[in-house]
Amino acid sequence: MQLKGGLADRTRWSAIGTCPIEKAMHVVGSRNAMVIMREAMYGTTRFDDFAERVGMSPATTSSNLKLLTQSGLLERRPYQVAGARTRDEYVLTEAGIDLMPVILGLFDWGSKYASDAVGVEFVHADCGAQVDVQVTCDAGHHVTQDQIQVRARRPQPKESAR
Amino acid sequence: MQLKGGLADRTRWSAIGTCPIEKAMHVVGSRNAMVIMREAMYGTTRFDDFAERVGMSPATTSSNLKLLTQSGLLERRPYQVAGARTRDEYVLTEAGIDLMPVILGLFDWGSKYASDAVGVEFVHADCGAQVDVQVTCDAGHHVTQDQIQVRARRPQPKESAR
DNA sequence: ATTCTGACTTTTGTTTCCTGAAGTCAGAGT
DNA sequence: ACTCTGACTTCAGGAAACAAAAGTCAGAAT
Repeated sequence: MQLKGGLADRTRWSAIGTCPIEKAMHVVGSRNAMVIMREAMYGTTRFDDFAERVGMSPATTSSNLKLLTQSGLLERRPYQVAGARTRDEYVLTEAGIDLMPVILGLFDWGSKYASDAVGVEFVHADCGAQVDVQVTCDAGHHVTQDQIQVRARRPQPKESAR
Repeated sequence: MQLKGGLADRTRWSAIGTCPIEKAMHVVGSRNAMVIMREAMYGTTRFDDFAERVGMSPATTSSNLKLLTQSGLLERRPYQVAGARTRDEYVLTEAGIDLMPVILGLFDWGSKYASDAVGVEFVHADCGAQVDVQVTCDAGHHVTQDQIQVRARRPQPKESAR
């Protein structure tokens, strides 16, 4: 990464408390929260299924689901199976689905550097090719770490066309 | 995501202890570790700079840097400034650089959902276009969350051509 | 040889996160 | 009305992560 313009001198600006990475990690930064999100991506929606499939105690499952719900990544939705009372299930919201690149990124990194013989793979339903995350620019180029410029962003107009 | 083949019935397989996401989160899953990695991406290499720029105590900085070094994301390298003793600085390894998609993914997500008025942006040095992470398949298609198939991977040949 | 400094490390105490076990509770079934 | 069950919640205790402050220590400077 290359720091540009007013940001070039790293001693003259701080990201503490404003960095979106910090904010994001505050929400999904516990080791278990991310695993619960993985499980939600796999399609799990019910409390006991979460607890069993991620291997956590009900207490931890409960508090993590609550935090993720409050943070808007999951949403409670009532359901009912025949002969049982109505319950809530936890389904991904748009914000939750938008965490996909992070989940996949962690999967890719973990497969490469922290795991042996991973048993699952992700492929594109349409074409069958392997799926992974890439850093690209809006012009479509593949971007490497050293090709990224960090710049000050000029304040966007409030709520108008973007 | 769609679970396919032998994985279709989620009650019949477990990812506990083998999931690369778990493994990855074990390493970079503390809230501060990821922030330190961000700082390393910005080009910070020295202990005190890390501590100051991420806003953590020396103790936490030390233990996180140690963990990240042991895990292979950072590497100690001796340096010397005029009139001072030799020191080690912490530089990104390939494994560290490969965490880029995760960092950027968290940045994108945090900017969209957990932050107001982010002050920095990332652009491609070559063309100036905005940089972000995308989920794509090897055939180049953009892949959405519901287009991903999860399949059992047949064991790869050990160390031969891949 | 001694001092001094900057780069860590250790210590101490607090907060956060976790587990296992026990408790609660809405409402379907009888 | 009463019981029963599955889905959580609460409680008690322990481990990990954190901050603040004090301590260590290699080697340049004198």
